[in-house]
Amino acid sequence: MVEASPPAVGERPREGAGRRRARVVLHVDMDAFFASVEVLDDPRLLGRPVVVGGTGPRGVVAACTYEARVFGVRSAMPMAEARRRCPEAVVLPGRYTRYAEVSGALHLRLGQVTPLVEGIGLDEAFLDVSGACRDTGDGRSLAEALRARIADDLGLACSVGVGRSKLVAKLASVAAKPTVQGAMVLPGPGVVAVEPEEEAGFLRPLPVRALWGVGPATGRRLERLGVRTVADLADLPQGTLERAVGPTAGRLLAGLARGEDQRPVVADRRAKSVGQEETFARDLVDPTVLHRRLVRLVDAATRSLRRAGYAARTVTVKVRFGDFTQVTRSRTLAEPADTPHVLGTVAAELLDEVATRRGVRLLGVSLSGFAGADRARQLRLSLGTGAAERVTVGTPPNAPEAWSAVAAAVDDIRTRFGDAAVVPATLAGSDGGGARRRGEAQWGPSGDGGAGRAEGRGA
DNA sequence: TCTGGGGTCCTACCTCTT
DNA sequence: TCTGAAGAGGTAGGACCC
Repeated sequence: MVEASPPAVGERPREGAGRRRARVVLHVDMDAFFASVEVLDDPRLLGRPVVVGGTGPRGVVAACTYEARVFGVRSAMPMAEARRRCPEAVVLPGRYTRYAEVSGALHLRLGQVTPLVEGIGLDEAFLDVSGACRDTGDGRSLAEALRARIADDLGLACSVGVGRSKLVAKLASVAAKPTVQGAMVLPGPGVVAVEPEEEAGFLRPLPVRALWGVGPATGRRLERLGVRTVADLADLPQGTLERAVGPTAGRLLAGLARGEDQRPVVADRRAKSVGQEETFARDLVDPTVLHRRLVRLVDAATRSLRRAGYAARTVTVKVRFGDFTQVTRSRTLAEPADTPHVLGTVAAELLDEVATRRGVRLLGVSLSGFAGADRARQLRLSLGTGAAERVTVGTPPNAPEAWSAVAAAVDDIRTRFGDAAVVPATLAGSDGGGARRRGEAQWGPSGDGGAGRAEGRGA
């Protein structure tokens, strides 16, 4: 934490004083990111209510322009509800790869400000600019320059919060955003900087739900204690809070309510799990169909795994039923693996442990317990390089090495000829629909049949 | 007409080992 | 040899985030 009498943000450190400077953290958050990219690529949409998300019966809103928010449309809202509230909205299915491309261009610019950039999803990031401030000025002017550069280079608007912690920077960026009042969209300030001495005055009036870690469930629990604002929370005895939400969350929340947040900006956060899941347009019952879907999910998940250079020990299968209840089944292997053959066999056994007769709404596969990249590399090196040559004479056809070589060869072919060039045999020619790509059906099954088409109930 | 997808973290409970 | 405590690791579920 900053010592008493810290130098003001942007002030040069006192010579020989040996004091630590206040940290300066920026939170950059793109405004209505996916929808703004759509408007950027098709200027005819400018000024119109644009909604991006799943277009099928079970789709949800991923993003919408402020013109759509005037009608009460919000992200995570069922698309059917969004259409009802705003019938004139332009509804678009979303283009994950395009957004990822723009996100890459954004992060390139952020990385030119400081190497300490922690990306959160595609459209926001924390930057620790304590060092940059020392050289180029205070946090606010840095934030304003960055915001102008993003607008000039990418043609997109963002909001930037400045504070001495992630908590304050994040909440400041929210305060910097445009707002909707009645039928009007009011432009936000774009940049909000909260100086350390202003923190209490900034935080205390905010609703407690604004704090990181307070979702609907914790919000309800706090409400029962009469806690509605950050000030209420800060004034609550910590013991009462810990009894209500548990000791870990209680300690964390009590600190956040007082503005205490020492979480560092972590530049290279490594994934701890990768997964794929799919909501079906209609609940599936037929075990054969479910297993075919599982093959497709495992194929995609293991591809992400190999691309990241990992091998996984734990396989988790998630099943959500029509009534939204959900079960998970997981198993940890003695040795890490990265092939659809090994991990898919385990996933299939786990699926068999679940009674699916009442209808499955969503099926998912997650891989975790990663061995370091070294272990994955060992698996690879044991096979040599050059996928096509890896199945060497004398390798038993069912040996893990052989399957690993097959997986690597498939990766090579897909890299050269596209995802559809090779599909698991069980999916070939089926209505399972070939290889699944990351970002496909990202916000629910599409409305055109495709990945989420209803299949063989009780066949 | 309800409620996506890809993640992280925490908690409780269980089993196994020491 | 038996028993209980403690810790580690696995499993399942829930809450939360964007």
